[in-house]
Amino acid sequence: MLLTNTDIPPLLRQHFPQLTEPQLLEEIAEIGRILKFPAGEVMMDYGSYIKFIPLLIAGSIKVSREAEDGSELFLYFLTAGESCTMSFSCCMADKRSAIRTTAEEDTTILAIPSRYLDEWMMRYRSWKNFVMQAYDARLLELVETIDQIAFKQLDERLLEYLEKLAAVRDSQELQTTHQQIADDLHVSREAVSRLLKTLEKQGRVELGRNRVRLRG
DNA sequence: ACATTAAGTGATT
DNA sequence: AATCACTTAATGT
Repeated sequence: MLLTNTDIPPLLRQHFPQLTEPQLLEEIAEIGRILKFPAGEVMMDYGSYIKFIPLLIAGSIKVSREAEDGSELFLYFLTAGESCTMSFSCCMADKRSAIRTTAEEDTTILAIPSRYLDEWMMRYRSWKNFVMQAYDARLLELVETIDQIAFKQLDERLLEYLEKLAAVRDSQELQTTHQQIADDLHVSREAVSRLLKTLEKQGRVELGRNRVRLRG
């Protein structure tokens, strides 16, 4: 699918209906650049500066935190109609990214140069609301993730992770490895293998090489 | 057929 | 639940 700037207004109406001012939509269409990332590509890495805000048009993004030893911890997914809250703060404060974002699927974004963020906050009410609402949603999700890590057993974490993955990929059949899951949850591969095995015995998943199928 | 990578498992801490 | 040490299974060359 080839996209030009004339395609932007309908995409905005479709995925970002909360942005209402015609003038704002015009500006976004004029300024925004459409960028595509193939599945698996690291879009923003830990420590890098961010010069634009992404509006997610298609696909999904995995947001994760990285430890000093290079290991990762999955935080949350972003899907179409969302934006990256971290990029807001980074752009505003001109700070380095505290997270890594990876294209979970082939992903299309509308990139807005960061200098417009502040200006639009003052000029467009719907933009301000969008930003605030994005912060609200992300903060809630982060707290839930912290809850999981702090208070929940690994089996529950694993199931919720698999369900989220199934949701963003829109498929009950997940193409992934035990190692990948273990990295995301920051636990050992053996622990994941053993838990998946017991889930399989309970009839909650079906397993195969590079494959986990969720069942109702 | 062989090498490589993914997954399963018991033992130990 | 992590780590180790190994086995078994699937897949690529």
